[in-house]
Amino acid sequence: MMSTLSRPQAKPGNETRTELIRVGSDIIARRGFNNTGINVVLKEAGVPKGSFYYYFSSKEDFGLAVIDDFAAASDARLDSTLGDSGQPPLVRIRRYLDSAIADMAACDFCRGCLIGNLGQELAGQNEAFRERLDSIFSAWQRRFADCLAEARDRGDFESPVDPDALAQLLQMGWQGATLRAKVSKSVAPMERFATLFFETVLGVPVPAA
Amino acid sequence: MMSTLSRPQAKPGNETRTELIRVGSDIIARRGFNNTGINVVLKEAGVPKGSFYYYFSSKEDFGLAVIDDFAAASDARLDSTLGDSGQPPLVRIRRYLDSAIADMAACDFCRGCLIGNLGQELAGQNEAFRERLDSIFSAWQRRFADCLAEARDRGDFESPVDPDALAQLLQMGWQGATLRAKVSKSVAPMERFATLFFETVLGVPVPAA
DNA sequence: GATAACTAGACGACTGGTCTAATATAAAAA
DNA sequence: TTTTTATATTAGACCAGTCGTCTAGTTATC
Repeated sequence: MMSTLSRPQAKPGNETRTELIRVGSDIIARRGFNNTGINVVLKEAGVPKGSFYYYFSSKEDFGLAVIDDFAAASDARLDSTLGDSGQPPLVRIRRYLDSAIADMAACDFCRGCLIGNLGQELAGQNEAFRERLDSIFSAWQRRFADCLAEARDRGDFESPVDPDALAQLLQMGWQGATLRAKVSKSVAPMERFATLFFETVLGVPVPAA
Repeated sequence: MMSTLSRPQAKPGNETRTELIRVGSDIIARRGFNNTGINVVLKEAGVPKGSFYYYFSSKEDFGLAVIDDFAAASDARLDSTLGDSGQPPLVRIRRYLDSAIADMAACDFCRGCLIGNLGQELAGQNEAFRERLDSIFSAWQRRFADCLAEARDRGDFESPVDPDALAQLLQMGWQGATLRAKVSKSVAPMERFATLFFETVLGVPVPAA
């Protein structure tokens, strides 16, 4: 870690921008967008103000970049969980949920889902944010729908409900479960939701992890 | 509406405090707690700064008062919907969900549930807020659980899942549904969740309203 | 050496929350 | 009825922090 007494040498451009986004993502996930000042991010990242405005045209531009970066990272995570064709689809979903539960516990209930958090905070006020968040939610829903369709087609569960609706139910319930987890400081709501989704909604035992 | 050119006569104390809470509740529901300054509330309520600090020891104190007031109003609403013993329990739940859908459309998708919003924004950062919000969520869950237990006892639906778990599933899903509704600017997610809850989770047709 | 990329951080306007002296009103006492 | 005291309420100063802009300066590249 660089000493605050000696200013770190300038990093390669891509690295500085990436670092701002990484640090910003972490702080915004915990404190929210409107309660996160640029200076806090700059201080934590060790980057001067002039650099910030060199890479981002405004705080809003920065926020959108944070969202895009998070979505890309989530896609990667979904690739390695829902996209793991070596596992049965319902096992993949189970593993995805388990890793989110582990993350919630690991951060001591102070983050949750950045997209959900920002959706709640900003969707009613900023059209650019709203549209970006909406498209991410829709993309996530499609991935879960594809996975659920595959499970149904394999005969892993039976349901008259189309997979897209089931995927949306899973997503909405999961967002609510992470909210209750944060507010109660317990992963119990997430665990309970996962169990209910498999057993009650899909009518199957919870898959082994 | 009072002219801004002439300062309004001082209102009785209780009335001033109530007005601050009413105005604050509305603005905080739309903009969030951290993006709502005291001055915006004072301006809208026509109340001077010194009065604010006479009634509230701090902005945080004010926020807690807003939450308590909202919870009390919600209890009243739950009394008149879930508590309407003249209607079958599942019809009551249906009506509660319908009124929330109507509210979301009426506010043009800019509010949602204040408790959910503040839970997402503040629960990870402020212990006083978190505890208050947690107790409200738990109380709401119990009311839905009681209603679902009554429905089950009447034979309105059959499920091996205990009503408390069903109530939590309903609540978490509903919070997620309102989030998706805000982000997509459509009540479709809320309608879809309601349908899925009755048909897939409870295994009954959606009750007539 | 010229140019492009990046940085340092001052600056200005504005907003934030808090606080306290001052004022207005109500109640009690003379 | 007047005066005094207590309570209720207000005015706005204060200080810290915000965001965004700007430009001189530094570093890296060609």
